[in-house]
Amino acid sequence: MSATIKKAQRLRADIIKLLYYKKKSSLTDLSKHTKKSLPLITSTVNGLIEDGLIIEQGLAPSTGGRRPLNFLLNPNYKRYIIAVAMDQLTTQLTIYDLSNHQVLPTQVIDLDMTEGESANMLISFIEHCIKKSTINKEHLLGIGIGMPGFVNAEKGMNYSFMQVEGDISLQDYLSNKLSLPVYIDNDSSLIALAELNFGEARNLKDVLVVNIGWGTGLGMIVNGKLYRGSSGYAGEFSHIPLSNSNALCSCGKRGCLEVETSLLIMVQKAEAAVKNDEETSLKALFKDKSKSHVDHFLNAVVKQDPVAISILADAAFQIGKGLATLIHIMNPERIVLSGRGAKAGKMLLPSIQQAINEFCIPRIAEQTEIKFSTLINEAELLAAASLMVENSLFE
Amino acid sequence: MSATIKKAQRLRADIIKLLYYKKKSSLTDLSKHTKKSLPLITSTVNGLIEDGLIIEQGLAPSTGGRRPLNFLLNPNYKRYIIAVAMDQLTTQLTIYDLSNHQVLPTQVIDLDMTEGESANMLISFIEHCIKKSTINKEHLLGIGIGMPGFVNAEKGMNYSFMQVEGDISLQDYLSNKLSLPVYIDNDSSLIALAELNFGEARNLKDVLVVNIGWGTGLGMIVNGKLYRGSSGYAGEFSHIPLSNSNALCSCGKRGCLEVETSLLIMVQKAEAAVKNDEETSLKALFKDKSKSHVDHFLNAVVKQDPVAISILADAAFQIGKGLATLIHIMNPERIVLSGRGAKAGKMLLPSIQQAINEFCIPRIAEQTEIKFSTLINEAELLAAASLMVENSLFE
DNA sequence: ATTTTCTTTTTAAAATTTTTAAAAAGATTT
DNA sequence: AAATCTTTTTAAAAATTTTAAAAAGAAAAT
Repeated sequence: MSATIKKAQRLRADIIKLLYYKKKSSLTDLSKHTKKSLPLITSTVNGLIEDGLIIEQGLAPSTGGRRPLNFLLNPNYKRYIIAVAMDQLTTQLTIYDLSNHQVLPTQVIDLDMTEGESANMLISFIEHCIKKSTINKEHLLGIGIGMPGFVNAEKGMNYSFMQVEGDISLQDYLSNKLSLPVYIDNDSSLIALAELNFGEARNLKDVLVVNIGWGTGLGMIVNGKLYRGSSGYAGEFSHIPLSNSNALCSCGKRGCLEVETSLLIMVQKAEAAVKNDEETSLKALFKDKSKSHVDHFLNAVVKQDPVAISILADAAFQIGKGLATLIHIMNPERIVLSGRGAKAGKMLLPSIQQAINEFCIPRIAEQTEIKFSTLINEAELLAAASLMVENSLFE
Repeated sequence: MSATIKKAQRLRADIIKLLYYKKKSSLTDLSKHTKKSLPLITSTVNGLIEDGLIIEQGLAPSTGGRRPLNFLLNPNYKRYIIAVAMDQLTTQLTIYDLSNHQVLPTQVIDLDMTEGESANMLISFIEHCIKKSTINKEHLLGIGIGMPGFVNAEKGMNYSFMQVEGDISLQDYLSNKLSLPVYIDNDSSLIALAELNFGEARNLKDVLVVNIGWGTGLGMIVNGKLYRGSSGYAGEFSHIPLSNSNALCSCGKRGCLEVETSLLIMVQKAEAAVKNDEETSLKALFKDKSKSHVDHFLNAVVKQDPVAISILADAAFQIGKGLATLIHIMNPERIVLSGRGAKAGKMLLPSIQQAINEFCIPRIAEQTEIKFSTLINEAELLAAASLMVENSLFE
């Protein structure tokens, strides 16, 4: 008995998840996406309506025959998800409802992940935000967290940062202390999930999502699902041997893509250019300490500062060379450029395209479309929320 | 009604396929692998026994409880598969029974795939072999063919070789002319399938199979299935930008892996060495025209000829560098070195390993095991047969 | 403008499949 | 040698899918 109850519960959760992603659907839609029969969907949906989780709302526009009824999540069914997006130095947090509306504006703190107490600092930050939101804890489904490093999402471990004492995973540690379900994942994987669920990879099967930021991360959508590799390390794009430059990478090897393309390195190059007294608006911008050098650099790019553009173009070309390799190996239908660095948007494309043209067999390259993310800043937070939703049974 | 009949038929076929791959299985085994319930499997198996397709044979060794009954394909159920493995110049053909025993010894002809009449030449070769085998055509399940080039297995098209006139796929053309089901696939994909079904990738989920031969091909097993990419071109390993050498590749680009690593190039280097009067046993070997230069070269390697070894080591190092990239991207649990060039076996490993150590982050590299294929020569033929079996309904 | 035909969704009944539980068969332990 | 424990096999109950029919619109034809 209990196995079939669980099965029914999973179907209920699947339907809720579909409505979470698609806003509204007909019974036939739900049947197709859950791969369950219509009668079963019908009765399950009726059960969900009785329990007040979803409502029926109006008819969908006709596609030729009888107009289907639309179903959507009941706005009065109030459940919330805490979404956390971390990078080495800064942590963002917001709380979403099931319509992906922020019920708490994004909160930011400086939090050094390499520090020993970082896990506990995160815990008190989260607790502080929960208090601030005044949301009843009963109504919190849980917490989704994106973070850099070697993360094994299944085991809930981060092997690079935020070590916790004892023989317990970071995920379990946080979950125990906060008395809420917690799920963690690698930032690049999450950004790929965001594009898959809400962005430019939606409804596609084989997509590569490049996370341009401190490093150059990669999330791979294979057969419509995030591919993590046999031990969760797939997509280590930034340390493939590629560059002709001999510069030493932080990983200890030479020739890594990261050496040429990380935002950090670009800013360093910009700082060097300023020191070298090159003609650039960055000189003035860097004096304004109200914003970080990164922000100044990105602004300079948008304003077409020649030095900034040239630094960016070099990096973009290297990224393009890396993408040429990926295209040959993976033959994706689309590559989505996402992450903080993708803000520079259209500036990157010519150099990337040039590298792809130079290093790809045309027959293969023409199968792959390159797009920019439209989510950019919110991507990781959205996906952190969907990571939690994905793992919830809505009990 | 017809849909459920088809479903039942597919289950029958799935059971036969499992027995084809695993020789013998218990009902529980079959249930687990088909993901169907035991009662359903039991009744389907009984049906297959009644129809004479499978038999019950003895008890399996105990694992602690009641010993399960074993089922296997009825040796009197005689069905055969024609397996064809092509390369640019040579075509091999054999006929297998459902136990993978050759009922016709491997036949070989020279067949230039680039020639206009190559498809028709293949057809008459196959017809000739069928006649020679004296097998009743009713008992032939069909033909599986592996070939180089850009092959779209789903559409049955080869965009590189063996063009046929008219608006018809190569697969349909062959099938019509031969009045038998025909399935084609890329050689590297097939070799990966062979390793997955019969070789070193068995029961694993994420494996890369490198086909060392005229070029360096790649077949990818992702989530326990062959990954083909969005348009069937995934795994174009040999044209990724990698080499520092500036030599022009046949694809029109520079820096391709192929320029350093194909067997063809290696033999060319060996020929050059002989011309340069270097101290090598190849000089004498190349005079013996009974074998190809490729065979001589491989023999020289096995006999530890220093020039041959050095050529091979250079190539192996480049392959290793390419594998380092793949390991970072795919994080596979195993890499299998297969294909004709893998004959050189243990000779390759040190250079490959050295490159991987040099270019991989240790944490990632240690997740991946490198193995040599044990199938080597028969791999493509076996997989060509299994390609056909995979697509048969055994009606 | 009204009827007919064609689509598509929804409901209901029949057929199939899975679950669950019990029985049977063999191995291991007391 | 009996009792306990595992695992496979069989049988009955529950759940799910298939199939078919009905209902509801939209488009086409008279």
